[in-house]
Amino acid sequence: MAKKAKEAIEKNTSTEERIKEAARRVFTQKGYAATRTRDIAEESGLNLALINYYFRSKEKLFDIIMLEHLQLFIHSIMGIVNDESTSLQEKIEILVGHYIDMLIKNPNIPIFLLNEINADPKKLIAKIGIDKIQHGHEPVYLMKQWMEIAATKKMANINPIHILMNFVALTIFPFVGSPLIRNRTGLSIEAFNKLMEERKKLIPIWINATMNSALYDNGQ
Amino acid sequence: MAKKAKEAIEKNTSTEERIKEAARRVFTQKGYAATRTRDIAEESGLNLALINYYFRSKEKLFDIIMLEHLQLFIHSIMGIVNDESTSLQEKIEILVGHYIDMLIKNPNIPIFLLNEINADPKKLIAKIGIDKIQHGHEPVYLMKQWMEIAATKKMANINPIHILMNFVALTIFPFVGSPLIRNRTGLSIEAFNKLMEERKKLIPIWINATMNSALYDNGQ
DNA sequence: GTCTATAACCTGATAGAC
DNA sequence: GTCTATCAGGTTATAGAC
Repeated sequence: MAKKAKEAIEKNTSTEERIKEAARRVFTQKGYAATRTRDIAEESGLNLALINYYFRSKEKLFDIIMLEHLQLFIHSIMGIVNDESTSLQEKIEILVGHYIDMLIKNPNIPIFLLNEINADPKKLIAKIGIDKIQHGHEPVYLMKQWMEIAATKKMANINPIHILMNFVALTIFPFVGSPLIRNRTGLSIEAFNKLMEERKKLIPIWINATMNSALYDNGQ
Repeated sequence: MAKKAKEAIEKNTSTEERIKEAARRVFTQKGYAATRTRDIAEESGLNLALINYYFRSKEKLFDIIMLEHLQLFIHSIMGIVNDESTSLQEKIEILVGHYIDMLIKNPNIPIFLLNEINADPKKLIAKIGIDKIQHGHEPVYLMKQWMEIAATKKMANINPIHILMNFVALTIFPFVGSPLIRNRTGLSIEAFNKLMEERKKLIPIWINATMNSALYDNGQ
């Protein structure tokens, strides 16, 4: 026990953590159904039985990974969207930067999450419980700012959900489609990531452009 | 044999076709790994053994469905993108309309395709062969028009791949994220589809706005 | 062509030695 | 805590009756 704890501190990789890291990689890459507990054992360099020893079942281990990923998406931005000292435009810039940095590090989390949610939407809500990925129900300051801007720009004729969809689509979709994009264009990972870095500046400009364009173009 | 053929013509559903239809539904919804041949048999109302009788294996049946879906995405637009009588702006409008109509009918094809491609990118290219989803290598007329526009608008400072990504992202992403979006917003399927119908008009406007915005905003 | 029964294999989980 | 061996249940695919 003492030896184990020491090793864990030194290498920062207890057996439990090594399994979780392996599970993160394999689940995220192949999805729940296509992942065998044997794959995780192999990836971790440990034994099959240890997975059940530490996590009781494949499903319980999966739930832990899933929750982590959801929190990575939600929790990490709470400080940003509730910051009363930044403007809406600044928030958009910061959020795009934050997400693109995270996605360059973890490019296949979005497709993993979207696919698992799609496979069984109810399951996640029932099992994980929305309360675990949400900081209570305090109103988000970003929303307040958004509504103000929308009112002054007379964007009432366009559903704000469109702008939110566009923000998420422009930021996340390239990563979701990355294998296809890279295959069709012949882009290396480095070249692809360079494009994503460019988008940190471009997306806020585009979001702004779409918000303004709706002002006059949509009244035809 | 004669009876079977007659029935197939009358009801347009031979046993083989009934299996394919069931497989389309189940594979598209749950993905390859999570689908059991029993699910397909059940969904088709037929016997388990018939799947292997007609298609030899689960994998071969899957490949057929997969190829169909890929072709649905690629083949169906060849007439549009190579039409020399329409402008680039018109093509964008037609393409957005075409895809949104198709996606309202088949909302979970994109997440299915993207997930399977992500699970094993090499497999698809090796197995399906890119030649089967591409009409040879004739240059696409849309590309020619695009390059002309890009040159006149002096968009040389922005990689055209961004605009292509934006087009695909704005059109397809809402469907990929639909379960999550609908869960968070409480939108019914009908309300969601109504939003998508709105996007048929909005996306071409937005694409135009982003192309123009890059002209002056990106030079800072 | 279609069905039932079953073979052959795979996967998650556990028992028990160390 | 960690490993090997194995069980129990489920899955694909096929054999053989009709």
